[in-house]
Amino acid sequence: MSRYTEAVKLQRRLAPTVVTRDSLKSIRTVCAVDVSYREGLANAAAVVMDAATLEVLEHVTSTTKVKVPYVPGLMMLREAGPAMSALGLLKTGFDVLLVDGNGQLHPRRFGLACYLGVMLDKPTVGVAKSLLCGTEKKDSVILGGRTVAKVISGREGRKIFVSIGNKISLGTASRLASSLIARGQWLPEPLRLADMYSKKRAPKRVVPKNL
DNA sequence: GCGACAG
DNA sequence: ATCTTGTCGC
Repeated sequence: MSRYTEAVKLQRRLAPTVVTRDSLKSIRTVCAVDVSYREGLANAAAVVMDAATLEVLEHVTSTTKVKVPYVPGLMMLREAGPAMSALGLLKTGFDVLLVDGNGQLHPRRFGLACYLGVMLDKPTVGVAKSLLCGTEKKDSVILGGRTVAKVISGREGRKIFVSIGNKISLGTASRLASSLIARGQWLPEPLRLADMYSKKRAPKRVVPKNL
């Protein structure tokens, strides 16, 4: 049995274990992870920020060898390892994790954000920059007759698709993602910074939304 | 069978 | 995701 078939079975088995209710008392700190690739290496970055002030509390990076090719629907196989190794380097705790990829907005309702959320047993939110599957209806994405994601539109037709990863409701996830988008930005600040750090770029300061 | 397909 | 400089435009 191929590694892919096993992964699909794992997704089908774990999908029903995702908690879609809010199970957090307050959201003070938010973490984000992203992985970029170069020369056969996976560079992962994790950033922890204060959800209210967008102050960076800690950021780390880790480099590992790429072990699996990218296959739509099975991105977890390629990115979970690198992401976990970066998260393991953090000394600072966090209330919610934002993931660059989908949660329940997935063919089997179990994307990378769900996988990380179930493994860590923590609240996670999936944020994708393009639509993997499903149909857009107003500001929602319908899949199998269910609303699995919220669409947040920015300037120039740019959109992000927010879905549940684990231990959070879609409404809370969507509102959180919105509140973390700084003025003039497309992505929630934690993810924007994680993306830059993973590419070893120097992130420039930005103007918080409430100013 | 054909096309679509997170990063 | 990555390969890649300058360039058009708000």
